[in-house]
Order: sequence, then structure tokens, then C-alpha cells
Amino acid sequence: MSGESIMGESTRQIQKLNTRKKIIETAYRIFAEKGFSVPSSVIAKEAGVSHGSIFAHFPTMNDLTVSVLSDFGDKIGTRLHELAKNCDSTENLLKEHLKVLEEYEAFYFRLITEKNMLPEEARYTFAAVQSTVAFHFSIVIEREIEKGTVKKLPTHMLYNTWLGLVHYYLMNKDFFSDSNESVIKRYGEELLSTYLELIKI
Amino acid sequence: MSGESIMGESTRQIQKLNTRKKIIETAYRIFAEKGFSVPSSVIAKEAGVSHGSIFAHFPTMNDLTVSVLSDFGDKIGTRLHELAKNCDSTENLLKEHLKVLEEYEAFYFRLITEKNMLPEEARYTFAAVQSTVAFHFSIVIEREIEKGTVKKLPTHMLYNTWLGLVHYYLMNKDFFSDSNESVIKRYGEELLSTYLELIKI
Amino acid sequence: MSGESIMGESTRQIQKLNTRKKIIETAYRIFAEKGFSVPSSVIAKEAGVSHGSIFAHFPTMNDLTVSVLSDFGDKIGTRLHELAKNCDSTENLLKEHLKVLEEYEAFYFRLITEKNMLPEEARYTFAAVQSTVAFHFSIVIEREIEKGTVKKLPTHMLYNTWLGLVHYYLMNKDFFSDSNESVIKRYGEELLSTYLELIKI
Amino acid sequence: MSGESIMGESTRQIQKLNTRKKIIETAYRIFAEKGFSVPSSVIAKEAGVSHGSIFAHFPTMNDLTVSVLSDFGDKIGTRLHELAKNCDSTENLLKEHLKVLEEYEAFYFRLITEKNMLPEEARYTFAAVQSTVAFHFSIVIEREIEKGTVKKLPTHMLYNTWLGLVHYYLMNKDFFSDSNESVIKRYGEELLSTYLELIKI
DNA sequence: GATGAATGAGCGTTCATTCAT
DNA sequence: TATGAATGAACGCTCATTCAT
Repeated sequence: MSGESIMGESTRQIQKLNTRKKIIETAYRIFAEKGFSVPSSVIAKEAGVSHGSIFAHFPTMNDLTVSVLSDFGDKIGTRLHELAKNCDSTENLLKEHLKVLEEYEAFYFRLITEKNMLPEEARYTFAAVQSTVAFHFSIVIEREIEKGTVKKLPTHMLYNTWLGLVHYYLMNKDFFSDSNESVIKRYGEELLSTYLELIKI
Repeated sequence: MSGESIMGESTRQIQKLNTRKKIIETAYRIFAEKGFSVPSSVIAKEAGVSHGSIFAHFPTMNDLTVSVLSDFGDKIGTRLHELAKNCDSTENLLKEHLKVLEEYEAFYFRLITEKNMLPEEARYTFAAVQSTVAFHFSIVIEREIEKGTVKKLPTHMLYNTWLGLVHYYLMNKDFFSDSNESVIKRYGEELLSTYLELIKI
Repeated sequence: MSGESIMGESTRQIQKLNTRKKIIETAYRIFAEKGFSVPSSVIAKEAGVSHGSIFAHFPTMNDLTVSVLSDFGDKIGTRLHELAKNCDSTENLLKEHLKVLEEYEAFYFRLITEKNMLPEEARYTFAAVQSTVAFHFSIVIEREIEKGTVKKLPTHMLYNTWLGLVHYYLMNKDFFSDSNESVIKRYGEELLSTYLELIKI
Repeated sequence: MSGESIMGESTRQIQKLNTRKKIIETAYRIFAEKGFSVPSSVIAKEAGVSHGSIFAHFPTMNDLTVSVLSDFGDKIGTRLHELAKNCDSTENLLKEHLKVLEEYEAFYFRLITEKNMLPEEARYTFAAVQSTVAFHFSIVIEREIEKGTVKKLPTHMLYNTWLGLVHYYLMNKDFFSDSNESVIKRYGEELLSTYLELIKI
């Protein structure tokens, strides 16, 4: 009687996954545009799904946020890994880093800006993204330290200095540039050259 | 309304100022503890005043927030100026900077963390605090650049690197240390020595 | 969101319209009973819906008020038009006018009584209702003026005199009759005969 | 020890009456300007007395409103009586009536407009004002009825027709004239001549 | 599974009224 | 008596979440 539907089970499953994907992608876009405190109803409307659908897929808004963050972590992590793996110098690596950040700037900005108001899981995303770069960074920087072209300082400090500088510009983008312009595009080279100047012996 | 009663006119004024102060100080503490989006009712309860009292002193919550911020700006600005004016080396100056940040760490953390969700006036506070240090920083750093002990880089880049590094540790305090411990206390020296190592020729 | 479910899509729409209708009708009744400044919570309670439901259907209380007014305008306008169109004498027309006013007396009383504290749209409702009657009035009265049975005075003045008289009794119903009794029922004939006496040559 | 103050008792009493008067007069002015639902704090500020003073003189705002109304009733009643007593024709009487209404138009407008949202006592004021005119009206109109120059209709109906017409224009002043212009000044003559035309045989 | 109407706790804000001075 | 700071109940409105269909 039941158990048998017009659509095959897998078709339904695909539909379900599609809806889920649509919600996550829309939430990603809206979060990037307006920050994480957008009402769930707005996301539903923009995604073209019912308000209730969000809660059918994600028990709470928190869960949606976490999924979006984790998705973002995977995406940017992969991208970073891709671009970083063939970099043989700090300069190249950081150039690629900036390139990726520019690609994802809007959402990345929200992440570092609102991270402390986000669910705890946001930290994992944040940490994962950073450690992807950190991994590649440590490889190239240690080689350069050994070569004697870079100051002998703890790798993590060198890395945190870089991240601090970049994040500082991102977080204060309203101060550094017009609100719609990419800070990375505008200041990336300056940040990079300053940083390289600092770490070189 | 006459403005002159037998006595006690000023007593009431003092009481009013006391209440205002109590609200501001409570708000300051709660903001530091839980961030700027605490409900007004929580502040009222903690301050031991009625909910309505908040609005008798501050027309909107925004006004309260701005007052707290501006108060904070004055306090920390004065303190920074005090400690900074006699510093004759970058090292001393930054030590004092860290000292002050440690004193005000909890609130300063919320300020840099939630700045972008705060009323526009928050930016003035933020900018004022930074420029106080920037002023003293540029004096000592330029002298050292001239002396040839510090790399010849634009002052603002040197400063932003420092701030970026410090803010990075503050913003990610949950990552770097147990939530109740001061990141500055724990990592201050490391930050300072790394930074000094970086800027020196 | 697809817009076509197996069935019951329209069932929900009907239910929604029912709730909306329930809110409007309750608001209509309560406004008639207690005036337009009843709290939204009272309307919700009386309508048997949650407080929030009101705002799910009407973004602001103002919108609800306007909807109720516009609904009322349609209802009474249609009714007036219906009854008036076959009237061939001033006497008949005004009799029908009074009849309709008696039907809607409680709400009509609030409308003319609180009109100046209502949203601007209330004026349109008010004006629309009056002009429906005015239209029919001018037809019959001008014919009678031509026939020489009614004094030759500007139509609008004749009409305003009638409205003024009727509204005066409505607005001062507490003075003219016990609060629950219809003033129109009690004084309608007297108003009508007086008015007819006045306008006739 | 006590019982003896620097100021004589009567001085104090006079001051008290002055304050009371100042409150009533200010409330009168503000009510006329903005309607009866102005916050008590606004009246206090405008009157130059403390907020509490209002409640020292009037237990509730209701009581103040009633006092203002009663004061107004006395003032306008006296004025009406003054001007009316020497009128020997309906025309003259109604002219004087209009003159007085124009003098007090702003407040009178609020009274008839918001009467039903006012404390019950407002009715007495309203009734008293009307009956003052009614008294003089009945004298002159009855004489004219006897003379056969005015239609033989119940005096109260003739009077209510007049009041209805005038109030209709007042209540709908927004429709008839620019908001700051006196409707009485603009339409008074038309109202009067229409009315006289109607009542004459 | 998807829907979207309904829910209700919670928010910032207003203001008549109280009361210590 | 006059003061004005403090009060707190009430208001319109928001939004994550529920649940009958």
C-alpha cells in the first residue's frame, strides 16, 4: 500500500539533496551579503523554498550555519590546497593565498568578523582553513629559513603575523576602502611586499 | 523647576549621575562579558534599576552603547597617552601598549570583535584609540628608522602589522588560550619579541 | 513552494483567508465596540489567534486598521449603492441612507468619531462612503429643485446639512440616547422630517 | 517649631494657584495644538514646571483634562453669553456664535473631535457650551417663528441642524481647507446664509 | 518530504504615576 | 509644596520554531 511511490526512492533522495544544496548555497550567498544574522525567512524566500523546508533539513538555524561554514571550509580548503601545492616560494604561496581570499572575500570577511558570535563549530572551520595554508606555509618558509633568506623565527609566529596583517585589513575594510571594493585587490600587493620585507634577513 | 531649592538640588543631580554611571558601568561589564547584543532588560537587572530607567537616561539602546564606547575610548585613550608619552623606544612603547590592552582586554576584545555590527560611532572610538598609539608609535619608530635600527618601511605598515598581530591573538583567544585567561598576558612577550625581531634590520 | 501539491494547496489558502477574515471581522467588531485604539493583543485574544498571527497577516497595526476600514467602505458602499439606485425622491433616498447607517451604526460611529486620529487612508474610506450617497443625492435633489419643490441652494450645502445633522446625532449618541440604543432608530424619522421640512420651499 | 514658614501662608497659596493656573493654561494650549493625547511630560516641560508638579495638582491626567475642559467651558460660555445676550435676530446670534467659535477654534476642534475618547466629564463641558447658545437661540428663534419668518419646527431641531452643519465643517476641516486655516473664517458666511435660507419660510 | 500558517517568547520603547528629598 | 529620578506595566513588532496538511 505504502512504501511504493510514483517517484523512485533515489529520485526523491536526489530532490532532497537538491533542496538541501539550494538552501546551503543561498544561505552562503546571503550570509556573505548581509552577515549571519539574516532571518531564516529571508533565506527561504531567496532560495525559493518554503520557510519550513529549512527546518526540515536543519533542525535549527545553528545547524544550517554550521553546514554552510563547513561547506565553505571544504571549498576554500580545497582551493587553497590546489593552488598552494606547487608553490615553491613564500612569495608565490602568499600570492595564491591572497588570490583565494579575494575569490571568497565577502564570505571570509563575515566569517572573521562575526566568528565570535557564531556557533562554536565555526572555530573548526576557521581553524581548518588556516591550517591548510599553515601547512604549505611551513614547508616553504622553513626551507627559506634554512637557506638563510628569511629570519629565523618560529614558523607559527611568522604565519600569524601574515594572517594578522591580512585580517586586519579585511576587518577594517570600511576604513581602508569604499565598502564595495575588494581590500585584497587594493592592498594585497602592499601587504605582501611589506610582509616579505619584514621577514627577510 | 526653579533650579534652586533650599538644598539637595545637587544631591539629586549626584544621584542621577550615580544611576547613569551605574548603568554605564554595568553595561560596560556586561558588554565585556557577553558582547554588545545583550538585552536592555539584562543590563537593567544587573544594574539594579528598573527597565525603564535605562531609557530615562539613554533615549535608545544605541545611545547607551555609544556612551559606553565613548567612555571606554576616553579611559583607555588617556591611559595609553599617559604610559606612552615617556617611552623612548619601540620596545617600551609596545610593552606599555600591551599593558594597557591587558588592563582592558575583555572589553577591547568585544570592540574589535563586534565593531562592524556596532553603531557608526564605534568606529570613532576605535579610530581614536588606535591613533593615540599610532601617534606615539610613529615618533619612536621613525627615530629608529633614521638610526638605521629598524627597516625602512612605511610607518603605517609597521604599525598595522603590529596591530594586526595583536588583534589576531585577541580575536582568536579561544584558540590560543583557555577562555578566561588573558591572551596578552600569555603571549604578549612572544608577540613583542617576534615583532621586534621582524622590524629590525 | 512549487505551488502544486497533490491537493490541499487551496485548503491552506482558504484556511489562511479564514484566519485573515477572522482577524478583520474581530477587529471590526472590537473597533466598533471600543474604538480604534484597542491593543493588538486584545484583538488577537478575541479572534482566538496568537498575537504574532496578527502581524503575519498585517505587517503593522496600521495595515490592519486600513484593511478593516477599506472592507467596511466596500460593504457599506455597495449596500448604499444598492438601496439608493432605485430611489426617486429625496425622502426615499434619505430613508435608505438612514437604514444603512443603522445597520452599520456602531462602526460608522467610530469612523466619524475617530477619523482624525486614524491613518490617512481612513479619509478615503470616509470620502468614498460620503460620495456614494452624494452622487445619488445630487440626482434626486436637483430634479426636485428644478421641479420647484426644494429650495434652490447649492447641492453640496444641502447634502452637508443633512450629513451634519445625522452625524451630530451619531456623535452625541451618549447625550441623545442610552448608550446601547440606536440613535438612528430612535431619531431617524425626526431627523428626516425636519430636514425635509427645511429644504422644501 | 514648624507651622511657621518664611513665606506667609497666603503667599504660598497664591504660588500654588499660580502653578495650577500655569499648568491648566499650558495644557489648554498644547491640547489645542496637538490633541488630548499629549504626554504629561510635554505639558510639564512647556509649562516650565516639574513633571511631578502636574500630579501634585491633579491626581491623574484625567483630572487635569477635566479641569482644562471645565475651564474652557467657563471661558467660552461666558464669552458666548456676553455676545449673545444683545442679539435680537437669529442672524446676529449665529454670527456671534461663529465669531466665538473662531476665537476658540483650535481647542473647540479638539473637543468635538476627541470628545468620545475623553473622560465622561467632557460631556458636561460640551453640553454646557451648547446649552448656553441653545438658550439664546431658542429666545430669538421662537420670536421669529411666532413672527412667521421662520419655519415652525421644534427649536431643538433647528438648533441641532445648525450645530450639525458647523461641526461637520469643523470636523472635516482637513477636507475643506488647508490645515492651518480657519474653516469658520473661510466658510462661516456660506454656512450662515445657507442655514438662514433653509429655516426661513 | 515539503509546505507555510500559526505560534509565543522576547525585544526596544513609552509614559502615567510614585515618592524620597 | 515642588521636584524630577525612578518605576513597571503595556505596547507594537520580530522571528526561530512547530505541526497539520
